Amino acid sequence: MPLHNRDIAGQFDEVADLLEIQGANTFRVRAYRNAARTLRDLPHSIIDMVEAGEKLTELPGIGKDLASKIETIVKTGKFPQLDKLKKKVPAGLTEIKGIAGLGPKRVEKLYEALGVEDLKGLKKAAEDGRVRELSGFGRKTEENILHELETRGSGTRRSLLSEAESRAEPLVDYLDSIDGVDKVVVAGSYRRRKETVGDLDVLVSCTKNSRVMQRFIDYEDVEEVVSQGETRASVILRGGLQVDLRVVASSSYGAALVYFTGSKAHTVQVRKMGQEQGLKINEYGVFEGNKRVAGKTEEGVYEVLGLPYIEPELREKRGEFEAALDNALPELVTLSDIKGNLHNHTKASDGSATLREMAEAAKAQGWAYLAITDHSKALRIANGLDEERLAKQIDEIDALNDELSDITLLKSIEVDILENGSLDLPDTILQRLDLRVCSVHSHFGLSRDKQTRRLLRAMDNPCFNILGHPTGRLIGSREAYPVDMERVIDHAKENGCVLEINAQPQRLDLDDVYCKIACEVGVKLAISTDAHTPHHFGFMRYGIDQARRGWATAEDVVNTRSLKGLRELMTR
DNA sequence: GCCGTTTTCGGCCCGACTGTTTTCAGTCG
Repeated sequence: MPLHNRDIAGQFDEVADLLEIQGANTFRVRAYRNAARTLRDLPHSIIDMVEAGEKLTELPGIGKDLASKIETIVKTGKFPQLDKLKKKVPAGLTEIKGIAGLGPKRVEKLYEALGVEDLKGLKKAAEDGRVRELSGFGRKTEENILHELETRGSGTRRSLLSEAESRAEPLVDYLDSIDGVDKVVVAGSYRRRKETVGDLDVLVSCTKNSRVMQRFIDYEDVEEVVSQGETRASVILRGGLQVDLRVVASSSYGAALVYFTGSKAHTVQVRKMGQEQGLKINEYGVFEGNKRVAGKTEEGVYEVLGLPYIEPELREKRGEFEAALDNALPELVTLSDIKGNLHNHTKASDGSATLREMAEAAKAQGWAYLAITDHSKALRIANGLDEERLAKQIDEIDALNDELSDITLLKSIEVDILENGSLDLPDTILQRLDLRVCSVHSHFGLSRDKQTRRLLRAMDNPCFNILGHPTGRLIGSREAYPVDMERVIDHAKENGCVLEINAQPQRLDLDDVYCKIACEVGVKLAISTDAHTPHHFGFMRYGIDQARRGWATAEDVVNTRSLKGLRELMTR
């Protein structure tokens, strides 16, 4: 029985693939994919909705038919339609469809003509030279299939945004230096600041047809050229990251930027709105008949649609059009709004710098305050502080603050939330601190109900200020622990607690979706670097990115406040 | 299969590149 929205979404995607291979109506196929996306984006459990008897048809892309299918899946754990489809065609065909260059038509042909049912069969057929005999296929296609089968797995992983940045920045500098190049920007999910990036979509505008395409192919990190044309090319960089380059004239720059920034769902909506007004929108501009009415700037494209500029981080079709039409888009928080950092470690636990080094580095960032939040004693592996050591650190910070100018160290702790929801240190010492970050570092495997009650109980303690890395996830390596985050958010609201956006690139926890809910409910956020060395202060901008994707304004974030304002928010 | 200031039918985003063709289908983003 599926437990998560994404399980049901996965089944819908599978139905879409199988229908497509059978040559079903493409719009019907799209309907399943749209519904799958809706389910993945949904911040709460679809199962809860079904059990509460809520109307699923109010969700975008879910009509009467799909609503009843979801109900069947939730109530019986079975999806008869999918089972039926699998009887008609082998389920292994969906993995063949995952091979680059093989879409529904070719997969169907491979199956019908050669009896290829899975990757193994495909490999055999290609090695035997039977693929090239099929009409519509050829020697080259067969070679590509074999190449794909061999190199699979290496380049399919999504990269952390921070990793992608380290590849993108030198490439942008390189392209920027080419004669005739006007602007270079990395669009796609990178520009939307998504936490992971599948590939890099680089957009270049140039005045005249420069030699940018050839120079791109010549870039020293290019390992393989996948495709190359006049205005588009795809390459694989060493390490496996794919880069797609698109070259447009400066007059089309804005339209191309909207188009290549995406998300796909966002740009589809942009074009739809254009169509409703009798306009054709593509990457070259906005056209009324043959006349270009916009396209040089992004602002211009949105303007002809009667919309204000929409920030890239909001372009996920998660309500940005409705908000834009209402003139209710949020004024997103920026890095320069940040006045301090509320989660940081020193040598006292598992950090590598002293109090003074951390303070000086924070001052250099232009921050007014820095909370020192070493671990508490339960986290023995990190040399967590007991009552006595914390008392000593309190005295050290008091002494240091007397010496320091333009920066204030805040006495704090990252105190463990124990299995039963109590905090790892007695209230008597916690009360002597300026604020407390409370985190889960153990017992990730509790049931959803127990985990939720653990967090709620912790928040009942008046010493509780900030919930550190609220779901415990590590992107790509550890799932969030099961917890009813909506209840946690509501409880935080009732108790004046703050939720952290942990800015470590592999955490970014809260994620964008919960961040948006927190802001809607009126729960405040703390964007913190969880620094273990001063070098980690640079992570702040990733936290900002995530907050912006979650529609957060400066008002929503506690560490945009002055020290005085912050202290007020940390008093319950 | 969804959706509706042109509502219960008839629409549903749009263009580039490749490999196969000999004018284009298939795939991709």
